[in-house]
Amino acid sequence: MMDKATQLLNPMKVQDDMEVNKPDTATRILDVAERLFVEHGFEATSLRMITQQAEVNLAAVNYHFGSKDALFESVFMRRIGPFVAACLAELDALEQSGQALTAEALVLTFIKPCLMLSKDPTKGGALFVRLMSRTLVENHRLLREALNQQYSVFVQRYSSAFQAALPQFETEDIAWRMHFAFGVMFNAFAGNDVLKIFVRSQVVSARDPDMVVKHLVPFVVAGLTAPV
Amino acid sequence: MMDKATQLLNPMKVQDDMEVNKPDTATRILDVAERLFVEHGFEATSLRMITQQAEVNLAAVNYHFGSKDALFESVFMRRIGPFVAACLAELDALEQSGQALTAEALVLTFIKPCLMLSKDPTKGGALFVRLMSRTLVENHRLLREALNQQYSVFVQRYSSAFQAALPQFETEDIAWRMHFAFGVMFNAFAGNDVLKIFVRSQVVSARDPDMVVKHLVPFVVAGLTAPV
DNA sequence: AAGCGTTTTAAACTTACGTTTTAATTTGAT
DNA sequence: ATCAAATTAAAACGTAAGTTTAAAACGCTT
Repeated sequence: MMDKATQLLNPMKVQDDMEVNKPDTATRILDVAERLFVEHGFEATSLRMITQQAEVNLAAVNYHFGSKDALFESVFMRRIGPFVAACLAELDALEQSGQALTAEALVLTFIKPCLMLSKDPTKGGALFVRLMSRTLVENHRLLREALNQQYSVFVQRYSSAFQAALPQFETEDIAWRMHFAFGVMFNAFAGNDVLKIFVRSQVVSARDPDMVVKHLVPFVVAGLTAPV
Repeated sequence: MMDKATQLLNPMKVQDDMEVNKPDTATRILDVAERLFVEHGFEATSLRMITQQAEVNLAAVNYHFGSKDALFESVFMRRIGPFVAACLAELDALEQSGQALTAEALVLTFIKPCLMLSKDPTKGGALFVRLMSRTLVENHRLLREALNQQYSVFVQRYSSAFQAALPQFETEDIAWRMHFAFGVMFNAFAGNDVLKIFVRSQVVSARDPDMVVKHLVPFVVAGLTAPV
């Protein structure tokens, strides 16, 4: 038995799908698990639910990924790397373009990758944003440590960029505003709406990513650049 | 056997605590369950964890509340009513004070009750804000329906108030801004920080409610009043 | 002190979970 | 075509979950 998880992190179709257009076992598991983890959460999603919907044997999860915990990690890691890379690429492009480093431009370097995820035709990307918001509150210890080591550069880069874009503010103020700004952006793309706790579907078009962006950008930019 | 859950929704100490300062069985269960549901989530919290820490018999949960689901509902309902009432009271006071109906004043009618919860010496209130943010993503169907019926007035009142305070914006714009504003406020008080997925404790003092408010209000007000 | 509804207790029950095992099957290189 | 490796499959394992039961203990009224 070999651990196929790492191999899957670099998604490449080595061989074409045999009969129908069915991805291989591990990919089917990842796709179904991603959706179910988002819908029901980690604990409430059983391996039997996953394997039944993925039309694979129950033991396939433990064979390909080792454990349910490791499966979750694989589900998450499959998306987080490309997403962070996309944000950093946007940051690089902005910094080297010679454009003015405004708060709005910085916000867009984050929003554009979010928008791409939200428009993922396979819907996997759209689920990932919601998965992140669930992961945030579910607080997986193992995952936290792995992400801290690999992707702390994400925060570092954005911190530096925002300090350059907003030189009139102190470091601590910028940290707070980034905290709020990324929070509201993530929640917006995840479709989280506190008000829908109290009343059904207040913002009906909140699932249209373009509408989200249209209203989100002015809100976040205003918050980021507000006078202290 | 009688269902004591409804009785507990109106918290009143019928008899004083007998020997030490120990609340009765149902209250001890509610307190412990509240904390564990926040820490680990609904599914990952077992009745045995709850009853052991509450120092009550395992069967006490089903006796007093009927089921684990009903216990969660009781945990939530114990706090949501007083919280909504506090917000509406602040709204009433503002509208009858003759002060100008500004976005900032409206934001404060929501923040002041949040602040009171966050400073609850028993810590139960602080937990409740986090419980709401978990509930938001965990999406309990039964709870959703119950809240929709009882507390839709919450959104209605704030919608009217914000439309009065921001007459220059269309109804849909205001809905979007409220969506973002309440989202960032809830997350702020719940201590949710997306950036801490990537790096440890970016905003270290994010757990001091006064500091949260200090930075949160300018951010939210700016977002709410930003030009379209 | 007796009686009675309420509460607590200990134990068992059923079910579902993640995981493991073992064998069968498929795959790919020689 | 063969054989070793990789994968799939079926079944069982041990555990822990929510719930139920029935008896014991308690608290209050009479």
